[in-house]
Amino acid sequence: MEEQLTDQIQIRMEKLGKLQELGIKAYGEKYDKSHSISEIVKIFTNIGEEKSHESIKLAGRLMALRGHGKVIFADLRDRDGIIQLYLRKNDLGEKFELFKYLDIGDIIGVEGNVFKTKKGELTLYVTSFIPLSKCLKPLPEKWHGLKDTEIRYRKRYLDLVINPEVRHTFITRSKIVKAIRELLDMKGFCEFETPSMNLIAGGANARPFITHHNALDLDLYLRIATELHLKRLITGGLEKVYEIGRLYRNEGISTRHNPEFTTLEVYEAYTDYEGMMKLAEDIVSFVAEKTIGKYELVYQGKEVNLKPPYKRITMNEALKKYADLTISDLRNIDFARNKAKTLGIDGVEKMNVANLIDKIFEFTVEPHLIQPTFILDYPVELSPLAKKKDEDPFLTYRFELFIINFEIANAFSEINDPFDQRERFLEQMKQREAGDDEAHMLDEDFIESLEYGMPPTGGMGIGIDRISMLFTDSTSIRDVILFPLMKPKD
RNA sequence: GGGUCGUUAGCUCAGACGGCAGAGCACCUGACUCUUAAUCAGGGUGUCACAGGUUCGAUUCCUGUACGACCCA
Repeated sequence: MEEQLTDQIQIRMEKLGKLQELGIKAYGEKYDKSHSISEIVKIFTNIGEEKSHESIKLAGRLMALRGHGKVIFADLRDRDGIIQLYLRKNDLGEKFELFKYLDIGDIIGVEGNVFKTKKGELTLYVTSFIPLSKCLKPLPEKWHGLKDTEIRYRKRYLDLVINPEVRHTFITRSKIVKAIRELLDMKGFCEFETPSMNLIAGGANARPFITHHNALDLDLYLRIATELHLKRLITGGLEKVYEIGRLYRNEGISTRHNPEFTTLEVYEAYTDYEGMMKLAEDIVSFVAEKTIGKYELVYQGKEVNLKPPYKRITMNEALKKYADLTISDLRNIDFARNKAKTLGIDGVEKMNVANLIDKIFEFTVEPHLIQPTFILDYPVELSPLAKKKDEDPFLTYRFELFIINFEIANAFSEINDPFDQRERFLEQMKQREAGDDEAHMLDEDFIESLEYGMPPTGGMGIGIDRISMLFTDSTSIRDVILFPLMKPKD
């Protein structure tokens, strides 16, 4: 151990040595538990002060010690439960003395019988115990927990050991992902994996990370979306595909942005954005059932009901309703810039019409979108991969789903016309040349795939981190990412 | 990138006109056979984030740096 030993570590090291002197392995081997603690709690809720006949074997981490001379009470915790241990010198004899070489934080295995104390606390009456792993450093405090955000993120294992709500958050996130897979698999979708390292970073407006392949002496981009590859799978005839995968975007870090994050992207042949709206409702409500077991969700004190169907309103109607503006008004760039300026939006001089509409929408409409709401028909300039509307070629068959101001899903009827797609890419390239380094890159190989014929397709992306924040009442994306990116300390 | 705030014991936090650093938990010693934030009697364990400056003297005041949080872009 390189760092200097504090007195507490020193003492724990000495106890470790003592155990070893006595021929006891401080770092043990496998331990066959008979139950998990939550199972014991369930099985023995109605037990009285009489001990169970059945002998129980549990393993976990010692979280508290209450010594009483010839009796010790302790708390043992495993993944989903905590139980009190009761040890008596009378019953354990010499082994009782061994317990003084254990510390809070040690991992131990215990065997004994279950009973309830006079105060009614479910307790394991320990007949034997064995150290399984030594905790050499003192754990953070039991009562106030670990609050220092920096240590929580850098040493997430400690955060997980100490703060129960953190364990709950990440288990919920795991359940969300599991529920999404379960639903999509039930509906006949297949999950596939597409490349993370590419010659072109396509499918989104974002700056990519660049990496280098040594043997090929080739610079590659880390993916910023899975879209263009998944659509190639649709062309390939796989019809119902999805990927839950990590994306990488080289942008700032904030409470809503981490450089790597996770999305679901799902594509279904022979449907359109209407079909995707139904699928979005199915996914969100199914996730609600599987994680919180109900449709009512509270996020930061705001209540929403996730029971479908969800409200639908076009972007144009929404702008009219909340800002008394129309998209055609805003297509006049001078008008849009002025409007943006009066709203307090910075940097309007550098923005094009698409960015201005996007920003103005964000400022005027988004704050009102509390209950689940589909915003439909985004302007073509904002949606270079979405099919144009037949009745208005300046709009697309695209929607976003908002819940409590969070953009949860983004979906559209996919362009399957290679001529249209090429034009859209060319338009994006113009914006790149005009200095927008987040505009889409032209992907010839993808256009070629469309030239072989992609069926009409509906596609959707859902931010796994965002939806996890919503379901765990988290205000920062770092609270739903186990190991968020941090600057090195030195 | 800009602004505000923070960094003091293992953890959670106080604190000072600029004059030997102070609580709870944790830890150590002792007592204690149904406790549960156990209790009782003792014990303070520290590079006050880092580097400069002002000063007889700086952990405290000033400047800068690092890291973090929040807000803005």
